[in-house]
Amino acid sequence: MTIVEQVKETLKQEIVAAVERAGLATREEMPAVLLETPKEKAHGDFATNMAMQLARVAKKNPRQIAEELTAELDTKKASVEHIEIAGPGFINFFLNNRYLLELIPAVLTEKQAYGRTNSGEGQRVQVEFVSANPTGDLHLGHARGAAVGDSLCNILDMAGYNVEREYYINDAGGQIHNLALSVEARYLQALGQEAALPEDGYQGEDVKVIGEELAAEHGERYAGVAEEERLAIFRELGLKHELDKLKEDLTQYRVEFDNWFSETSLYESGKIEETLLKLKEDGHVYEEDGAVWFRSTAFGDDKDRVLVKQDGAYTYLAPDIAYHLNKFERGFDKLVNIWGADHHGYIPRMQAAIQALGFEKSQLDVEIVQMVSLLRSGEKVKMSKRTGNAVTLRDLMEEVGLDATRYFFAMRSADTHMDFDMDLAVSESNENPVYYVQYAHARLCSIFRQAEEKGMAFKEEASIETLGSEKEIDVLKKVGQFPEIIDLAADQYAPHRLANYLHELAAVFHSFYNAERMVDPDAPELTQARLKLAKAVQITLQNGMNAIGVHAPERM
RNA sequence: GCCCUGAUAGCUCAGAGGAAGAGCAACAGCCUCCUAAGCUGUAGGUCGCAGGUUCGAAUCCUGCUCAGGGCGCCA
Repeated sequence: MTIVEQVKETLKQEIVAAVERAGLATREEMPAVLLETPKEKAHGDFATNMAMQLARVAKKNPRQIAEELTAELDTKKASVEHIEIAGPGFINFFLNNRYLLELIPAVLTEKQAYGRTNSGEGQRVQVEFVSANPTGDLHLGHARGAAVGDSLCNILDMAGYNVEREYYINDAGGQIHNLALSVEARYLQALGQEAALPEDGYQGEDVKVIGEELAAEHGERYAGVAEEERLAIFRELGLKHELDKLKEDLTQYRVEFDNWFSETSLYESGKIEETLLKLKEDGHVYEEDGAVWFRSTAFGDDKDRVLVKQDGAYTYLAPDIAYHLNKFERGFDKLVNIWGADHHGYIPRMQAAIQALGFEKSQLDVEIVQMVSLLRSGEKVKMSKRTGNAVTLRDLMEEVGLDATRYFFAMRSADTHMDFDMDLAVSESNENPVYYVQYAHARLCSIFRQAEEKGMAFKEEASIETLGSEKEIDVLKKVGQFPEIIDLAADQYAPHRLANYLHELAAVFHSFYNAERMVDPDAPELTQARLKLAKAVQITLQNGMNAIGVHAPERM
């Protein structure tokens, strides 16, 4: 527990004790104590709505309750300096904030571990994200999903969960057959032969490149092979190329997976049969019109779903159910799927499926990442994957750069439609929010360099007793919120909470920097103390930026 | 027709029962001094509309309007 949490906990306990002493409520009637950090400084360091919550129980008006409550409060124990009753009955606490100084040695000791909590209690969570079909380049939407998923995994990890990242490779369905046909056509074209792409083939540049590479590498070797065998070969080669490219792009994007899970492996291992049999034995499937159906309506879906088509082939759902059974069998306490908005209609049937398999609905969380449209020169750019003119992840990384791209996706709530403003993301000016946070870090690095040049290099053992100005306390308060923010972001699956926090942390630091001289040869003791404070800010910024995949530059 | 998101300052968006917020843009200031990609201040609001629940609603419920997405024996 951090010092901030300890202080809050003590204050909460004192509030409860005061309510009891004042006879306002019994222990049974006691509402949960909500202690929040007010947005307005004038509202104190902490505030509680306790008096309002007690209005019904105590049958008095909230301001009256607040008076009686605060009269009984042991202010010494809770290091409260003074109390104000405000508005409809808020109790605002103004504390002696010197306890915040204790944060500095704590942060300096914990270093990369500052911000880590134990909220997750080591629970095993598997997060499946991106999982784009290996049939083309990752586009804008995947880039968002990858950024959100990776940031979320980092945050869950910091919050004490045991996280595993997984990519589900859809390497079994019709789209892969289509890929094989498309590769074949491009290969033959590269050899100068007449060959047309299939009607719904992949027109992307990447498939064309694969065909050309194969032609260059193998010449006409595959041209004479029998159709079936040839397609099998192109299927494998095409898949390998696509997967290699996906992995390379994602790695460059700072997104690493622990596991790449092949859909085909579910066919080969007999897992799908096994799963269907289990569902059948438990009475969740039936046959009709020559197809096998899953009675998903029994678990809240709005219609039943086909598992085995009339032609005997599985639908996408059948292996996907087997996949989720497999996930649970690997011992995860919780599964998180991050899906694009175009898959949201799929949620009820998947939730139905895991319940049919005997699991709780709450063991699977599906997070939807909403659509992204691209804005260039203030206008929406029309994109189509089929015609291959979509903006790819690779384009973004090259044109915008990694830090700006990752930050832009991290700073927006994932469940809102997003316009990716290309001009803003590219601009190297104060209009671009990513630089605000990065600049704070670069500035910190610069301060340490300056101090060294002036013979006042940072000393870990320096005293911090001279600290205590208003700006310094503001900075420390913000630094102290970091673990709470990690917990909040983990709990809500909301990486943007962290991005927003980093912006706030940068803001209080910039303000402090402008108000007071950090490195002052005339005040060596204060300089040392401030360098220690600066170090705590630097560590917090680094840990936070690291979690959202943005680099912390030493100079700008 | 049904389902999912969204609608909050001029723009882009946070906030999800408790005291309307940030960035950008606008306006007025701050570099003989540690990086001005910074800081300080001013202005800017029927929280889409209408009801309801509550001591209290931007937040919860119902209906509606608008925008985007989804409703395959595709994946």
